[in-house]
Amino acid sequence: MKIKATQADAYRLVHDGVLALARAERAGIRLDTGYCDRKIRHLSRRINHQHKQLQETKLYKQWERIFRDKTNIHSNNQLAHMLYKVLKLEPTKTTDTGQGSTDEDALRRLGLPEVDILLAIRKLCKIKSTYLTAFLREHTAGYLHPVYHLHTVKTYRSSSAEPNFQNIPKRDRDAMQICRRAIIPRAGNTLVEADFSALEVNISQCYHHDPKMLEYLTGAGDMHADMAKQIFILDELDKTIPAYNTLRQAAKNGFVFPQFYGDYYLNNAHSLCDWAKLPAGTWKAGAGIEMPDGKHISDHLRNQGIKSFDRFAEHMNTVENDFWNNRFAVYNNWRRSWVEQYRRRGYLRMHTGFVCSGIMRRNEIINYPIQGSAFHCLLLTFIELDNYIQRKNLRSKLIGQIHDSILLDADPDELPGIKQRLRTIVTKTLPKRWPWIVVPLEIDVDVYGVDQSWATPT
DNA sequence: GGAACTCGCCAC
DNA sequence: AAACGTGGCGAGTTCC
Repeated sequence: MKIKATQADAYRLVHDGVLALARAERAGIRLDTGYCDRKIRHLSRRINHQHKQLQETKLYKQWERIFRDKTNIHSNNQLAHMLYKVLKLEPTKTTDTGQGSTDEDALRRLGLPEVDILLAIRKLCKIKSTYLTAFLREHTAGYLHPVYHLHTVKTYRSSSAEPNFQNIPKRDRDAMQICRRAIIPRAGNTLVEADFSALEVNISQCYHHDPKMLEYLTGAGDMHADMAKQIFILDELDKTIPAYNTLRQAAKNGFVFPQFYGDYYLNNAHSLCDWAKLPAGTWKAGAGIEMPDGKHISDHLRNQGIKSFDRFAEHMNTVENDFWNNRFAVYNNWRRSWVEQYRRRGYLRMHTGFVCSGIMRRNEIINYPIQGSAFHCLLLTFIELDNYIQRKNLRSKLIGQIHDSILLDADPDELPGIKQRLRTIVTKTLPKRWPWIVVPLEIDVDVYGVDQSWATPT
């Protein structure tokens, strides 16, 4: 295989990918329809109960006086009218079309007690309509057959539909439990999820070759902990400090990942302050979230000379400059030259041979090759594992794929072989086929247990 | 009565 | 100079 993948190579990957994905679509995902029925009835009762609570509130009674028999608590138009016209509250943010926003964040900022009930209803309705009801509508004889497309996404990732199997709740524990409980393995089998660790960051390395990032990716140092230290101005941050995890997560989700997607320091400063519950103006002593040691976050930052949002934003500006000009200078140079190259040629070519053309913004130019190539690693792994299952005539089935992870409905006896094969694909087959892979890729395998649903913690 | 739009929200 | 990347889908609403 040539070092540089061509568009013909890209075509072959799509061709083989479509065939492997079609087998997964045909196999299908087993659905516990009895559970879905029961849970939908249960959710309806809970929604009803919350609805009655809402009807007792002042806001609702006013709402009903205005909209009469048209009153609909699911109408955000009506809600916006009530909040921003009738009650004359100041919208904390607007939608794309300039209307006052009624999303969760905007509502919470208003601090009305009724809002909690409304948001609880929204959450339950989301679970009921988008997931459980859709599962019952889409299944055939107890099996879901979500469709995977390889031709719809600008970055040459995949998309999924009917139902979309790539956005089932995971982070919210309640929603996750309720929705994933509906997905079960075939009798005597176990669900298995194999996911690449930090795939997109690893693939970014294959483009920019930054030496400092390579250190982090190969186990020397913890990037998120280092950034937490810098953002919160700590001399030390190790696992013995009670706030270690919470500060590290804040740095990861409030700075590092947004920066990789092209965000900038002012947004980071806002989102970190939201997270820390620090106000927009000057910070008093004892403000913001309480840390595990009982101290408030404002006290620590004030001791470091940061006594207001504006000062914090300035600080984040210096953190950002250091991040791109010192820590990841090579990565930054790649971004600059990659954008320059696109602007000269009018297109970009991924390591996997896929070509993107048309008018793109800076952040898109930088993100597309990374997002696309990362998915192509997953797709090639999926194809290779499918070949193995076909060749060995296994009972285990590939049943789904979520950008950087693979879902199987597996015979427990076949698990050791599957795990072994996956390891070989990721450490041998991929780097051999694609010599541009310059970092060791890792795939984690989670086993959910025989006859256990997808909600079972592993 | 359906197509197309807006908004909100779920995933990576 | 610019300022968070990619999707699908439900409910409400508007347009034709």
